[in-house]
Amino acid sequence: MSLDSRKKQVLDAIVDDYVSTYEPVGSKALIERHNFTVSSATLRNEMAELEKMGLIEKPHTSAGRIPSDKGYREYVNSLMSYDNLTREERDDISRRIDGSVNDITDLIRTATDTLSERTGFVSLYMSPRLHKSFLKQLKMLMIEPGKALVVIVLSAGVVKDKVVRIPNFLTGEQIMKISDSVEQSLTGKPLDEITLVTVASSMKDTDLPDAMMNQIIYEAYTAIKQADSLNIYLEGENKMLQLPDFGELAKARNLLDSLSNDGMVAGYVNELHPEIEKADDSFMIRIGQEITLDGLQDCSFITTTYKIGDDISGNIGVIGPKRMEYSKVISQINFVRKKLNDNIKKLTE
Amino acid sequence: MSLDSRKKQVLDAIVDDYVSTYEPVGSKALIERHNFTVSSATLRNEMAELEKMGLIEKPHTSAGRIPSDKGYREYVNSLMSYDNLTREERDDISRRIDGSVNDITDLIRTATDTLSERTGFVSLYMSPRLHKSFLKQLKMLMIEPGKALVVIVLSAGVVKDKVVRIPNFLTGEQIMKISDSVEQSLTGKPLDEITLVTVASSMKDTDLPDAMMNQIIYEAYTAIKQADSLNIYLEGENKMLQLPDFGELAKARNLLDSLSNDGMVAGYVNELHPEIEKADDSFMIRIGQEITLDGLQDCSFITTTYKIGDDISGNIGVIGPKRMEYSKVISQINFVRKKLNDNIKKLTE
DNA sequence: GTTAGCACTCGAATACCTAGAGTGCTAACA
DNA sequence: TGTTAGCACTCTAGGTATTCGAGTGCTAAC
Repeated sequence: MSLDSRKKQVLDAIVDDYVSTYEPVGSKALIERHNFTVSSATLRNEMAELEKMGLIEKPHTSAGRIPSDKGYREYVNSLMSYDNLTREERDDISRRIDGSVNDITDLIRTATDTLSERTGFVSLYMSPRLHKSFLKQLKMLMIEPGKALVVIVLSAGVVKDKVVRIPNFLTGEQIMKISDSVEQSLTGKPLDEITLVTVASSMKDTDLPDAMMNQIIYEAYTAIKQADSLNIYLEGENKMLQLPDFGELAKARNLLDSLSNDGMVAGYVNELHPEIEKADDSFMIRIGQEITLDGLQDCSFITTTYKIGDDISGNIGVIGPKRMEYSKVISQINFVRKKLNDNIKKLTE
Repeated sequence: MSLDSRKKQVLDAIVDDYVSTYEPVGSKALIERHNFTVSSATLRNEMAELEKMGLIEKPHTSAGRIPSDKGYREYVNSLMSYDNLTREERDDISRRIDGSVNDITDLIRTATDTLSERTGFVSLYMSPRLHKSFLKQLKMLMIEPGKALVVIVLSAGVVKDKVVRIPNFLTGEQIMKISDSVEQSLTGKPLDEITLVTVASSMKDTDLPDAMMNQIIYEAYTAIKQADSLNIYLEGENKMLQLPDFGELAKARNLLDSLSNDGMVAGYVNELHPEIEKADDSFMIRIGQEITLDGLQDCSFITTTYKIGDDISGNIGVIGPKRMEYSKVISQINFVRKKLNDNIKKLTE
């Protein structure tokens, strides 16, 4: 499918108009708002052909046209021109993100919140995939008989902890000994090379009975593995209710229901970025029916990756109505990502 | 205001009918569904008087009556009979809550989720007020130059941690020394007796320059104080969209907007339980206009307290439409609270 | 104090109409 | 061959009129 230059212009104009007005675009309105040198009748002919190609469609016989999913796709792929952010936009984003200086999770969350605020849509981040990060520290602290806290520090600067159950009569000293021994032999190992076996062998010097060791090994192992669990964070769901696109209660319900299933959304975003280890700066864009996640067919997903060092990355992006200003949203995500990466670098080196 | 027995019956019947049908209740419908021994004309007279008293009202001239906020209040205060939960309900709640055995926060969250699932409304918990709990352990772990992790274990079995900044050239050994010294002198102190001064004096034996100490003191102090911060958790906002009460988009928006302001809701719930330290098992109920929190005047708040030991407690409850089955909801909260308290006891002793 | 009867009210539902925006098609034109 | 003016046609949104029925308050009789 290749469009001649005038068809491109027409499609471009229809998308622009429809995005800004949420009204089906007619041939007359098109003439008025854009400086076409042809008559409305000619445009009608062009529009009829664009419709035949499946790029635009009519809500009903005597209405103007709206872009189809395929139309948006064409627009995004080859028509859209990239916005440069204004000075103010850049400053605002910088101010927000640079102001978040605590830890890396805070930073990523702030970046995500910023995205939602600035776009008015839902924003999301996926926690960094940590299986390539390596263990920097592991401490077990006795909390009370039968309970210990495992604290794990990863190379990415991420700190995780988990309360685990331990045999009741273990003393604080014994725990410390085990802790030291595990730490010593696992430090420097990437998470994905840590298995039940490596954990077990890290404890082989301790002089405790096997049954007891098994419990500790298992708990330590799950504490470590949990550090690599995939989390998603969504922000700004309610903002979507302000959009006319979700002005019918049924649609609004549907949207919120779908978004409330964090796990499903996380799984989908994960699928979109299959080789996230080798992530470059590209964007994944999914529009309307392209989204294989029930109930979000009025939306578009735009996601990309942020990086912690060379091996570790996670995703950040926006879920908005498919009727959105793609170039603007993409530019904003892009700049937010840049600021995020910069700040992560500052924080971890 | 005291109602004669028949007026009570009528009000009771109106509330019951309206709650179950969401239709204004007319005199005829009342006769049909309840076995009154008088005619509809008599009921009309009674209803006119109830209206004069402000207990019921008409949406418009020729409609049936619906309870006013004052009517619900009267109903809750003196008419309502308490439901006993069915065997199944009790079993379901027990199963869910007993199944959550990890840590105390998990447990409280599970209880809250259960409430939302079972009522179909929004449920909430407020984190336990910890200022009466005392410090059991405090450890500072060096993560990397300039950064340490402060881990705090409280008497309530709560573990908190925070990454803090420390002077760059402090060694792990120095940190451990400071940590030991702080722990030794603060252990056993209730949180609300720990101040900048007590923290500072706990470190007086260390031989570091003052400027450096100030930073550590401050960081340690904020880490400790942060353990006592008031958090709220809300669950099930979307479920409210299923209710006819919020069937208009404007109302739905309004509701979700109001609920999304966690801080405001937390502040309000906190106000409702002013002397939470001396909490008994009573319920706080706020209906419609009684709620001094913008945008939630179509709702009712029902909250109560859970306990961790004798001195520490938090809140748990439900936000639903004011048109709800109060007795059922209260019974459920009550049973959930009981199970929650039981499990907390098991977990902390 | 209770009740039957009745005129009255008002919202919800339905049908009907109109205005207007937009279309596709045809025939003329460059 | 591509472009355009003209026109009949379509369909929605919005407004008006009408009807239906549930419910009310009031009166007068029991």
